[in-house]
Amino acid sequence: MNEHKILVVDDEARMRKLVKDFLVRAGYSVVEAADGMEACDLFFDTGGFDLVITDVMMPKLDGWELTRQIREYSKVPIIMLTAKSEEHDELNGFELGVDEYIAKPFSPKILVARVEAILRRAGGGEATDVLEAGGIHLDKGAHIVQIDGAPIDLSFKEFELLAYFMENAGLALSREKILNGVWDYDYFGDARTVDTHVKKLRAKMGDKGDLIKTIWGMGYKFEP
Amino acid sequence: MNEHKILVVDDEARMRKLVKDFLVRAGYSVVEAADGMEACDLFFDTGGFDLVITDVMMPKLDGWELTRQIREYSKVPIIMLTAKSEEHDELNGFELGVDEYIAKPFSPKILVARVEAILRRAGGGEATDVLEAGGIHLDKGAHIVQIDGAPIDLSFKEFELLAYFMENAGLALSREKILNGVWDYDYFGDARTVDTHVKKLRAKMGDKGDLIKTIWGMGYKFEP
DNA sequence: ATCCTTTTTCAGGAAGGAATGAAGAGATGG
DNA sequence: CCATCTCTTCATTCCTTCCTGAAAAAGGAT
Repeated sequence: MNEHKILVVDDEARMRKLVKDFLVRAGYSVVEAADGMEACDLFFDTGGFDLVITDVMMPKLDGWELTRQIREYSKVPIIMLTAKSEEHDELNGFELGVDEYIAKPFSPKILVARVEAILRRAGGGEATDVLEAGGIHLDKGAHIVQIDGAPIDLSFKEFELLAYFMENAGLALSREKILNGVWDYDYFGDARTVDTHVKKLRAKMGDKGDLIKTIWGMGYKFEP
Repeated sequence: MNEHKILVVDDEARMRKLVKDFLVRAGYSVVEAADGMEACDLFFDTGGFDLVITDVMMPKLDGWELTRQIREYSKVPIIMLTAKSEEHDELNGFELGVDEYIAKPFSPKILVARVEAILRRAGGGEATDVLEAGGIHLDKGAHIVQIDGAPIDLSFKEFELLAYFMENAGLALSREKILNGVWDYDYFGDARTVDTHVKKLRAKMGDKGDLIKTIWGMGYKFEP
């Protein structure tokens, strides 16, 4: 069974504890955040969350805004907790990309059932979009990369390229293969473009750049 | 190369062609069906499909119903293509046994990636090009050579040459044959070039260099 | 068997070329 | 406008190839 990691966001400590208790009891790993700002930081710095459960009303950054921020980069499922009076905002939320609503007060059974349904749907049981190798942590869902815990900024192509390398760790990849794997199917440009991106990627990876090996006369290989 | 057979079901010919093109380009064998009924017939009469990709909205028999029919008898992976507006039906589909969703419009990259992921998951092992003989371990995929567990660095040609030797272990190989097997077909240089590479290869192989025997007046032979 | 000649292979090195890395200028798209 | 992507150019590194001379193997003659 996958130990799914869930981020619970609420300004009321009592409510957080309640939700956390239910989820932990159901076998999930839970991290708490007291407001949207903290949640945002945790989400993008720590990464690896399979689900976010957030309250609507919060200081600093409310649930809507948090959803918006997360959706900029990630497709992680989001469950929103609403008080009865806020129900009419649901439509608003679905447009923003909220996956599910749970009205307060809720029963623990409902909460866990919804969480399980969503995780089953999203993950299909496995294939958590998190790749981990050689001290590099790549979260495809959240679109973040960490090296030894420190997040690094990658451009879109760089991210895709690194993901491709990590998915094919240990395999020798020709430039053609890489082009087919990372670039659009109708790209018929210069294979040397791969070189450029590898160079930039290596630079941003610091020491770990050495993990991308050059295979002379052949291509590249990621070797953790 | 695994020639997986995929059934693509969609009522729009344009979409079918698009999907087919991507998959064929990725090395798959594709059969098309214009609606659920036709797909059903093909699936159960022809058989042998490794994966089904189907649209949701179709005349006669839609994607859900097709899934239900197939699931009566088969566990073949099913990928469903959905328009944005149908997204909320996903839960429904997972219960029916759909393995994956891809929202239209999608990028070919996504499509092929999902297909590969699913086939990898389902089919399990693929043929790894690993040669093993006389304490020498040669992995064509990873482009790695190990002698008694210790990795050694070979240049491109050296690697190809050793692979050729190992694939033809025990056979006497003339220089001509080796040139044809390892060098480009349009190479018309000196056959003595083989000697040089054998020399370097032997040097890098240490003791094991003796496994490449000289056949005087004829050529070489790899004898583990 | 030993020696010599011829032929073939081996060893080292030099020349040339090909592949890669670095840096930067257009192009492109949000 | 800025970040990103792509392509070009130049410099560098590394590999391939070929050349020379030496060593080894085969065969014949003494």
